[in-house]
Amino acid sequence: MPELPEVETIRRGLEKKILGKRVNKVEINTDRMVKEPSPKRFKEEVEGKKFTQVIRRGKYLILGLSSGKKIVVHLRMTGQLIYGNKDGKNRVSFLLSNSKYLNLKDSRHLGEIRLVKNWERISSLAKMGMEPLEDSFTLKLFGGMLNKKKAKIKPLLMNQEFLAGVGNIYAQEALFKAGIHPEKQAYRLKRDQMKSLFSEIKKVLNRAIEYKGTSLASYVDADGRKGSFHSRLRVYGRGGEPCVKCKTPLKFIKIAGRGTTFCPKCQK
DNA sequence: CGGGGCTCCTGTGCGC
DNA sequence: TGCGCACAGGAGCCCC
Repeated sequence: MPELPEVETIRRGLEKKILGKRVNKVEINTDRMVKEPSPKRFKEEVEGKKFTQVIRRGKYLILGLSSGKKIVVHLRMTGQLIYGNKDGKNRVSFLLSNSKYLNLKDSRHLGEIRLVKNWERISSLAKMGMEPLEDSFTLKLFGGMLNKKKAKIKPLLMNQEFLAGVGNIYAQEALFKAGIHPEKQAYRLKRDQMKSLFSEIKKVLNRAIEYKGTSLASYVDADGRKGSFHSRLRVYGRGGEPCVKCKTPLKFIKIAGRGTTFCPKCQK
């Protein structure tokens, strides 16, 4: 479900709502989503602590607690983290000191939640690539990264060890904007294509954050509201429709098992 | 190293 | 209308 812009939108919402609030009670209804420690210890160690920070790294949310430990959440495909009232379908819910709830929902329960001392040591986070919206992510670095890779550009962009937070929607959108074929091998990109892709990645992610994310099926922000970037999508979910630039029907193919839509004329 | 296939799950939408 | 199948925004694993 959520990629960087959706997770960032949730982060911003949560920061306003839960910072400084204490967790009075934790209720765990789906044990398997709590990866560490045991559900029992998770509950014991979180109850009574205050939320002190809300960080995003890639598609992960990291909720700092007054004990120094962090709750680390990955929403995967259908996870939602919503601040509000109690309702029946929560995998995990936190009753806060103001009598509101922070509810983790997830119809497919592929999501993960854990309590750790050092989030940087979780292996997927330890290996995670650069944050595309940070100033430290430069064209020079990006070019160097691309030149080392023979992989197809689209799955490469989605590889979290290569770049943090880009998923199936925004990889396709950025490649369309940059006019690059999703199966092009990374090291074969021309200098100007690298430059264009670099700026389109930043642009599409920033724009999607402005629109509070893309809501296709289940994504909602921390207040349970849908994002509106859906209307701005140019290729994702538009297979067969005319390209907005040249009217050629958009093509839908599978690359590394993931659905991919692109314009066969505009993207080379 | 790259990539294909499978897995974890449930919900939805499509074609017959 | 009903049924079965393909597919879904993610990502780890095994295998070649």
